[in-house]
Amino acid sequence: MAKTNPEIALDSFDLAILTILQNDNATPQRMIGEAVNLSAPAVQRRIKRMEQAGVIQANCAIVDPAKVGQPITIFVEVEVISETAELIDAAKAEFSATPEVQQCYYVTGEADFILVIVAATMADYEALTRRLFFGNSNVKKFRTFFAMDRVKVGLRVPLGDKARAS
Amino acid sequence: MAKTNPEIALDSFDLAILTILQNDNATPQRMIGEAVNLSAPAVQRRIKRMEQAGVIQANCAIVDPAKVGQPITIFVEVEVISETAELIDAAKAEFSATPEVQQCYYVTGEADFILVIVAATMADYEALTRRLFFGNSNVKKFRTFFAMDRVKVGLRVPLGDKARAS
DNA sequence: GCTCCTCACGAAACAAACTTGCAACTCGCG
DNA sequence: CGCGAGTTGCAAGTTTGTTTCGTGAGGAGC
Repeated sequence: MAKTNPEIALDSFDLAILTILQNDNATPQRMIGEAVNLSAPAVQRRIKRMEQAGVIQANCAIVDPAKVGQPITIFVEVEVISETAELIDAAKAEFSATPEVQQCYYVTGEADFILVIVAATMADYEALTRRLFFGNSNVKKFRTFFAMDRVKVGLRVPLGDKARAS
Repeated sequence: MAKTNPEIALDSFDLAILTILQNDNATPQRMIGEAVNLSAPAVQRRIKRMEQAGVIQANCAIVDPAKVGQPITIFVEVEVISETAELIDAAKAEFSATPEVQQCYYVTGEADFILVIVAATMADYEALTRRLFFGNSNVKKFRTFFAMDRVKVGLRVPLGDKARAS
């Protein structure tokens, strides 16, 4: 796993570039350069620098789950019985290794984990619960929320309006 | 807004391509072609077709929130008082228009909305709650979960192992 | 059984984008 | 005031994406 490099300073050019790339990373560097008033090579060097520093974690295509036969999105709050480091790490590892688990967060509050799961059918989800939750003796309880509407989905990070044009 | 076109059929080539693009959409088409045993133009045509059909919703860079000064990720379960269509739509619109709200789902169960929020500081989050929740007379209650660890984050859709090599 | 039509593929030519080397510039510091 | 680190823009070279064209594999109809 590519370890994330030391912190780097980001100026308003970088933030403006990131804002564009978060929308569409297929934007030509020349166009980005025009938008932020920089030459294409300068844009390219900044992008590479941010990728190496881990500011840009990945470049990926966003697929509509419903269009590929996975129309069900589910939230699950998981509460565990014993919160030792070993058991928590084991749970993290298992959730991470499960492809249907799109997102997994270890949280404070009334639950310990929050999962976002995509599934093709209710039967698939039920089978998954049997494996992940009923099959795990450390899971005390879990609560399920079915998504009726994916109102807003994304991983866009708000960067303020530090964009610069001059 | 680009309306999503009629359904299209996806074969195992398409799924294999999607699997690659979900990992890294900067992969050259030639390399994708080698991986799935297709020529580069064929790959390119399939990608364009899936983009037009809405199977590929976006191509974007994933930014590490912590590296850009937004180290706090928060889950919020929101419960509303009145669930009329107008009020629900209004809530959806407001959440969608808020940049700090990374994700918003309208769900069944003990909550009505689940939000994923990124914030720079606790004070920022508190200000946001005042605006979004206390400032909205239709919000009955909301529960907050702070993420201690973003164990797994992504929007990758499991496509099974329909990938083909021959 | 034959033909026509449609569709997707691959090879090659073409256009566009990315990448690198180099000289000049700015800024901070001794 | 001069030096060094860092960044920029320009231009050339390379890789990649895109288009065009011809070919071959199914299906429908005669």
